[in-house]
Amino acid sequence: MNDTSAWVERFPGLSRLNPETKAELVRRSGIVEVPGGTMIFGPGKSPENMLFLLDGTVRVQQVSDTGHEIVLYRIHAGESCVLTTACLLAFEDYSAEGIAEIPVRAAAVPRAVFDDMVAQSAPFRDFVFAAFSKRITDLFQMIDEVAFQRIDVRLADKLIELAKGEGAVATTHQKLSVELGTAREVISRQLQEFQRRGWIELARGSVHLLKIAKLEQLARHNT
Amino acid sequence: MNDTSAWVERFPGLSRLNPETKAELVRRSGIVEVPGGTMIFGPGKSPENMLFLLDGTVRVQQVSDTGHEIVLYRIHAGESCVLTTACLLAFEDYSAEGIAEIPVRAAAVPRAVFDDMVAQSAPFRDFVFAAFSKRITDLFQMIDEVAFQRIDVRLADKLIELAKGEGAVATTHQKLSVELGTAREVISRQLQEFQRRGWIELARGSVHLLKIAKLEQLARHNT
DNA sequence: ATTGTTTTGTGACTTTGTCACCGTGGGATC
DNA sequence: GATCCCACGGTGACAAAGTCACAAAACAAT
Repeated sequence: MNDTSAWVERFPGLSRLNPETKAELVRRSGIVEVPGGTMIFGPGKSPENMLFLLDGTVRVQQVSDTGHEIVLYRIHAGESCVLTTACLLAFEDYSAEGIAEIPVRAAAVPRAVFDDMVAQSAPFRDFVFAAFSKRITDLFQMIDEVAFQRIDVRLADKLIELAKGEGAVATTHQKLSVELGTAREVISRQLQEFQRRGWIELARGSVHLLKIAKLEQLARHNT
Repeated sequence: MNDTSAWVERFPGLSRLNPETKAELVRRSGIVEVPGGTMIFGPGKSPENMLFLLDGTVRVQQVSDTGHEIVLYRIHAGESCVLTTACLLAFEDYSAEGIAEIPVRAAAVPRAVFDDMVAQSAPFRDFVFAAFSKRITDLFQMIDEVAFQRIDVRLADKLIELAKGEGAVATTHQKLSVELGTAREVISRQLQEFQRRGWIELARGSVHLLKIAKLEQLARHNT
């Protein structure tokens, strides 16, 4: 994908912009590429631009003062990073960090351009507020899960999500524990239980899903 | 407070609006009053207006499909309800409900007016995005606490917060458990432990704080 | 082969959540 | 005033989850 001039078309919410607005947005923004593993923003590292992801994913996670970590959400291609927006516009410090999980390509919209766009374009406003809205309701959902959902249900759900249709997930128990904000031992034991039931096959650094239907049944039961 | 025409001045972020904008905002919005206990919004009950709270507080909480409840945050006088904003602008359904804890008076800004304001006024935009930003970072903080903070620390913190400088909190164990998203029994046991240490005095429907310093020490220790 | 690191396994223990009950204190009602 | 109701709080037994300390594999580099 190198038609960078038409990146706007890849965002459903932005395709409704009128042509002049699109042109201005493309003209006044740049394309950035960052290698996988890069920290895009974090405590004390504010981004200068609002990002619209074209390729790759950004993992947003928080490091607690207790040393614990938890993954808050991911930004996928076709989505914008509202947290950077929030930071850009409100000068609010945040404790979360955004990490490129794989090489990321994104359109970078400077603060001033973003401000102009919000002022002049109703569809752009809708896009931005929809993103905020989605983020907030997703966080509500996450709080609910962290507070009330059983760990086996959450783990089954996360395995299916991370597998993305593939039959396996390449990750460590440690990383899975960060996904759910729990301890590695808890994950190890739950995975052993799943394996004992024949639902998964464990190997060092990977989890093979054998009975996805069973996992889904567990995951959706209390969802 | 009945100077409703000047309600804008009571919002620090809005005082920077230019006079014409303020006038338009006041002219095109109304004042609503709702009695304590009213559900202002909730699943299947979208608000028609964006609210700017003048008096009272709104408690936003979520009811899980498991039957559990948890208080997400409160909106105080001088704050706006971004969730209603989000809902207004993005048509996103949400599972949270907003309840007037005490009689609430608020300025109601219709969707169209809100949209115009965002378009024409940079300070208004800043206000709105600052509110979103604050809400999101607060939710990050809350996820961290729910996931990693010990219940005794969270309870001590919540007691101090709810006491608001007074020496007592008029609430039940049940309500406290909803504040923290835990079980009533857990709260009862923790309160008993605090009482055993002489930090609080329990009575039916109220908690008297005797050693606030001790509670603060516990609450801030891992904060 | 040796060494060092990462990943996973394990047992003992604490904390938190769940369940099923019971007592009690205060209205409300007769 | 006696009775009923019911929100409120207490309790014990148990299950689930988190913590801690340490050990055993698996892998990588030399």
